[in-house]
Amino acid sequence: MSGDGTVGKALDVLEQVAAFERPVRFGELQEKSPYPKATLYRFLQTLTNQGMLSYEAERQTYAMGMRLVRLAHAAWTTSSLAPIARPFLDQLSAETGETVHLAQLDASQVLYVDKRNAKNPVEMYSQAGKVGPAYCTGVGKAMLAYVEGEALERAIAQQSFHRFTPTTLADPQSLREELVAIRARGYGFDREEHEPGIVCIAVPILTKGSRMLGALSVTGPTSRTSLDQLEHLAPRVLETAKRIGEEAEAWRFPETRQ
Amino acid sequence: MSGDGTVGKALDVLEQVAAFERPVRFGELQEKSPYPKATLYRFLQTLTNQGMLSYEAERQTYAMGMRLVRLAHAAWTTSSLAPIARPFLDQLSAETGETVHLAQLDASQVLYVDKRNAKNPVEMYSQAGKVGPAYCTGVGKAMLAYVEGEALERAIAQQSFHRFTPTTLADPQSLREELVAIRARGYGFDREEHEPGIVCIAVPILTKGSRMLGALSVTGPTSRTSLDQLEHLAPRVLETAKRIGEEAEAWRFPETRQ
DNA sequence: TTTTTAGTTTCATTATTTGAAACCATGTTT
DNA sequence: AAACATGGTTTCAAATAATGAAACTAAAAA
Repeated sequence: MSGDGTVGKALDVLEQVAAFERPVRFGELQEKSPYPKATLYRFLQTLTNQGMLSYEAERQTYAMGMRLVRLAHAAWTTSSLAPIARPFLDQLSAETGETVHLAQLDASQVLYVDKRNAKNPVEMYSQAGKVGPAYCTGVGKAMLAYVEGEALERAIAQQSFHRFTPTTLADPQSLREELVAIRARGYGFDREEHEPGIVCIAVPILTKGSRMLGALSVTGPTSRTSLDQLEHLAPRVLETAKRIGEEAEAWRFPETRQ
Repeated sequence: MSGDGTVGKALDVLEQVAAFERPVRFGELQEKSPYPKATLYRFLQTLTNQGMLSYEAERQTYAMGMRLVRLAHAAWTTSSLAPIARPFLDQLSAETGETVHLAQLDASQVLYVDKRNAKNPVEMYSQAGKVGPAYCTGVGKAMLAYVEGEALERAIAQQSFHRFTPTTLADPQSLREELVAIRARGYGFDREEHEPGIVCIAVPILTKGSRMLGALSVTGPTSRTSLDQLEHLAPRVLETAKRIGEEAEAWRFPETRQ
């Protein structure tokens, strides 16, 4: 349950509709909602009136509304790295023959904003938009390595440390040590920590002032690649991340061009 | 100014940040805000805490946040026609050699969700996300033709009827008559009503039950095409709209597949 | 040192929200 | 036909959150 009063609650409801990934009826929402029926109903009315949700009277279903689609455009073009990074990811994926992920940090979780696989090119969004844990993914650890102080401790405190595989880092201290190592090397690995049989090399995307914007990874199955082989790609992946960071910084802070 | 209490106000503030299309400082927002300074400040704090905005401490700027980017994905994939329609637009643009627009109705305005020009292919989003008037655009009129009753009267009441060109429909009655004609023909035109020198043919995208999902247009400059030439495309554009409608309906309401 | 600027916090007052209970419309069962 | 069930919708006294002028804070400028 959120803080931030009424606005926080309304956003919870919006997110609950989004989580269904399909049009959803009032009763289905009510089953899973922590709010009383009248309260939930009123939030749905408010969000629909505001255009954030839409209501289809025939089937009595709620879905994402056009005002949200419009805000989505603004969010995607100004705060997601995906538009800027797209050509760089395509190139890296073509060169390596493996899957490339682009991610940003959403509170304490990983938000995958793009995924490219040159051998199996898919349309925009088909894999983007997924959320994953930070403590046991390459991109997650690469980003956490450049979060500092209280923000880092808050993020660590919110990790579940669920052990997905024998190699999952399952406690805060192991994670902190790993983040120090990543920072020292400049890149990190997913050593089958999240999914068995899946490994990757991951690097942070930083501004010139070393502020973390996101992370990039090259991922493959252990049947086809290994950590050693992926490590040989480190210079190339770091270079790609550097160029994305430069483009992002130039776009967002044009005054630094002077 | 919105209704819907505190949530409506918070969404106004979110939209105000989005409208800048770049990171923005508190003072810049305050200059244009109808809210008192403390009220605006608190909304920005709330939206930032909730992840809908992000705050960059070094430059003291607000921008779209990762939670909105994540909701953006949900909105885009479930409520925008763009993902489904993309291959159809590419094909239509390639065949006609002209620019194809895809739009949906956002309250009483047109939201362009995609734009394709086979001769000048641009990356995702570069032109999508724009908002335009409904009363004097092809797609706008094609959509309004399938809005009925009070919803139509509300939408008409919100049009500015500003006369952009000599051919702009500049009063409600002219618009209503045009909508009747569009519905009779099944398609409409922009006869240089919005921009001089720009014409188009536009068709609605409907479900099987004739519920309006959006609209599609083929647009060109009068230096290269004419309304007559565009009208020859009507069967092909109608077919494309029909297929998009079928795909959208199959996706959103899979139970109709049985 | 003083003044200005942009952002941030306070708290008495006002406005909005809350949510159990009741209501409504439609469909199902007896 | 009447009673019951279901899913959605509305009411309103009480509770809670929001409001916004004024004051405060920190940094920059004069």
